[in-house]
Amino acid sequence: MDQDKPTEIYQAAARIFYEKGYHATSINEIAEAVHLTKAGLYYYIKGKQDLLYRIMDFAMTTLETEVVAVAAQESDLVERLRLIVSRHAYLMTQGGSALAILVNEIEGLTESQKNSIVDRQRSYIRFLRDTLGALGTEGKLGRLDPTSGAFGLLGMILWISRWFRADGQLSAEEVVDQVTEIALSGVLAHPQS
Amino acid sequence: MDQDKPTEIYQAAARIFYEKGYHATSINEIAEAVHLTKAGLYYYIKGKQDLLYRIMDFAMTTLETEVVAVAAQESDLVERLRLIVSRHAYLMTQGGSALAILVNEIEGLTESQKNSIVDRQRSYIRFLRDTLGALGTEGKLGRLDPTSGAFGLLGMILWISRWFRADGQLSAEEVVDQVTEIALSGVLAHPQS
DNA sequence: TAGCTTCTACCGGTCGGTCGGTCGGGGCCA
DNA sequence: TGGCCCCGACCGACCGACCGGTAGAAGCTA
Repeated sequence: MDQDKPTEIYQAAARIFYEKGYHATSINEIAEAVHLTKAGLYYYIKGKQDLLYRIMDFAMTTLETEVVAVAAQESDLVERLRLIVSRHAYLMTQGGSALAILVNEIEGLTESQKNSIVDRQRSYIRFLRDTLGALGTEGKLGRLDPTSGAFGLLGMILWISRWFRADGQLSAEEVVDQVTEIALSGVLAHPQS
Repeated sequence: MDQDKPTEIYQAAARIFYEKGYHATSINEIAEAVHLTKAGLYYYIKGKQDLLYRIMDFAMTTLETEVVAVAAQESDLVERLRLIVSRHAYLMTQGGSALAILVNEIEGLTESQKNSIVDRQRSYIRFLRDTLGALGTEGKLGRLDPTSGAFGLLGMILWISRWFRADGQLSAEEVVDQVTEIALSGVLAHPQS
């Protein structure tokens, strides 16, 4: 019934880090959330910073396996782009606090942890930009610069976790569809223009 | 030559808050940045939280006067939307740390300060959504929900300050133009679809 | 001298993290 | 079966460092 304690700790920490921010969250709060004292919590974790890194590592792995690995198998470039946007957007609607933390708390890491995460983020962004670049050489991009396009789409996607509420008027599927449509018709060349 | 000390303090604080985050920034760091000791700094400011609030207040005022007030005078809705996106995007490229802080450090405020800022943010986003809504009744929006559209565009715009570098390959004008184009063709109905 | 500006020194409080120790259940042996 | 002990899981108490903020006096300028 219960999951194991480490998993419970990581999920609770991710949620609280997301709600209050990494620096504004004390180790004590995390301990209380998992019904431990601070010292008890330290039986499981190595430190606050390590906790943050593990959460970000998990989030990047999720992105790499759930978005990149899947989209890379699609050879049609338009469909590949649609997969990237819709799958990443879907993850953002599913309360993945870890994914949201990726964006805001990078500075909380040590230099080497930061380098490791940033490298993987750059690789992700490169995948997106290359997909747009390849679409460009197929003439399907209009007068669009792949870099601006990639960051533009990424901004739309990442922002979802800030405004989407599961109990709101729009369902997760609706939001994902809407964002995907804006993204695709935003960057793809139009039949006549 | 120098501006007055309070202005220097606000600008330095905004820059450091943006770079390191509000909670990770100590009063001492801000003091050193303006060549004062901590106590010397307190001659000018009321406290760390008040400093944050004044920065956010300034940022919201900038948004209201430089974006909303200008765009509201344009009666053509497509042009109005173009003005909102391009003017807001332009502000994001101009190193306005204050604008960027608006997004991430809301939780650092007291409850009443937070309410004040959030109300104005809601008003801004309502302006954007209403513009999209009016475009919708003119049949120029395709099958797009104004709320998703507004947040989608906002995400693209706010994200700019995270990736745009003034010394990079793309100029501020190019980025603004690109983002504006993606935004407009993303939400407006296409000639044939 | 008057008063604006800035300093040194210090406060109470909270932080991340550590240390020695406790407790209960499962394995082991007679 | 009964008694023993070991060890994983957890805790109370504490540490040094640093935080935001303050008091009061010194320096500078007019």
